Amino acid sequence: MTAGIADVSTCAVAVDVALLTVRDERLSILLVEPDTPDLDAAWALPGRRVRDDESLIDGARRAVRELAGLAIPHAWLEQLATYGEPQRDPHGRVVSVAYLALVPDPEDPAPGDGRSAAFVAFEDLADHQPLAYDHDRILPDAVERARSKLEYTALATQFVEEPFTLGDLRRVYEAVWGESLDGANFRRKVVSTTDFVLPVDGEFRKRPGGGRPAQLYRRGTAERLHPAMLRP
Amino acid sequence: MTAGIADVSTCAVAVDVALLTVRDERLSILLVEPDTPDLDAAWALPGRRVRDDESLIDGARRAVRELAGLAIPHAWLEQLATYGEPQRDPHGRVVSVAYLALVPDPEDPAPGDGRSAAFVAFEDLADHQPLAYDHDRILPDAVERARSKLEYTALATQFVEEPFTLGDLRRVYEAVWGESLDGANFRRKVVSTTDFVLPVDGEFRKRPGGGRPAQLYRRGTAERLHPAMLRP
DNA sequence: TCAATAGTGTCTTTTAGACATTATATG
DNA sequence: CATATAATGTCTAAAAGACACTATTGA
Repeated sequence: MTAGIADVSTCAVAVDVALLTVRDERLSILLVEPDTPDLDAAWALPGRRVRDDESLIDGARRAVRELAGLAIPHAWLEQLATYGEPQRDPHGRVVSVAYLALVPDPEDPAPGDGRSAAFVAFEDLADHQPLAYDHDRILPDAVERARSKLEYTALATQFVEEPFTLGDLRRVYEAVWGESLDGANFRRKVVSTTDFVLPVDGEFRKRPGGGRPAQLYRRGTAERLHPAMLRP
Repeated sequence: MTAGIADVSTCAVAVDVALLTVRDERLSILLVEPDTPDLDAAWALPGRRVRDDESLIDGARRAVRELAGLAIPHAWLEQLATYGEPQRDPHGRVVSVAYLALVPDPEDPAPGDGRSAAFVAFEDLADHQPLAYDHDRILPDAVERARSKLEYTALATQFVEEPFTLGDLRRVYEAVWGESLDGANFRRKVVSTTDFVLPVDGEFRKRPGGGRPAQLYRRGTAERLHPAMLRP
């Protein structure tokens, strides 16, 4: 690591963020419009070069803030993987550390920096492909990570605002997995998993079109789920 | 990603490898002696600066070969995480991409490059701590990744040479998890998990001290296990 | 013979899943 | 009233785990 002889270079280091949310019951991804005037330039994940004195995760937060006008100081943000093929960026070697962010639907990203940003449903992604650089490789990795982590961690609660109903939580699972779930069995599993969710005693939420009011819950303390919530 | 203005730097990019094996029924880690003449210098994971034209994973393989004299062209090697805190290396900013390698016990690493390398049992790690740089943070991440992946992937078979017995495979699980398992239930689960292992018809292996000869198996085609082999 | 390891059988408990039923709201 | 969603109950099947038992070797 402290070699520093011939053949070794310094690389540009960047962060790219795959920010996922559930909007209109569909898993959606934050994309930013390219800054080049080129007409058929590709959309991309928000990404920035990392600064001298900045940690990687701070760089990830800054990329989302500067490119999509979205402040995510408390959102879930975890490292996904690092993409460093020598030829992945045509302008020179750039090693990019990708992050996965999960947020409740922020209604609308307000673009800063003069570009536009938008949420695109995963199933409509083809309309914006191909993405810039190797972002078409990063995005499936991000979605698979999210799908997989919903099985054995409590991360699903990061997609909803507190307090939430078990119906809200079920719709998160359904959107991320792309599968419909039995409400009765889902409820039993969530409630019986220790510290997954905590009921807010005596508080309920009514729905616009009728239906029995639903008990409200907050996030529990569990990080890993025992037992796991396995995909159907 | 193609910003390149003020405040952004190029960093040194390195790879560090956490190479795990099961030796003497214990989970063990490959460490290399420091190259400094300093007496109480710390042991470290094998790591190298990444070369200009080299992919990250190729750099990882090279680090193991050059620092431990171990050629692992066919071993399991997957990216673990990237460690990039601004102050993690006292000599300047180094972003390190850590890899996880799983290999059958190679009996002995033959050190090249004039340094010595050794396998250290995870439970004896305290004898070699603290490790250099932030390697004391990387190593627990590597071990937890291995423990976790044994649950829902077929990675355990990467720790044994083919052909192997179900006893060999059970000892891998026991060493990595640090728990003893019921042989009867273990066998039933492995055999009933689709494509985890394939019996080599009519081939058996005897053990030195007696005991019924064991059926030999090869790796199956499954990558993910259905159902999973959950930790006790 | 005994000790050691491989492999089978059986029983209980836990979990998953299908699906009927009841509860409480809106229109 | 009908309709919608929440919550509970019940049954069946699959899986996990404890543990007794049989099989085949070396010493």
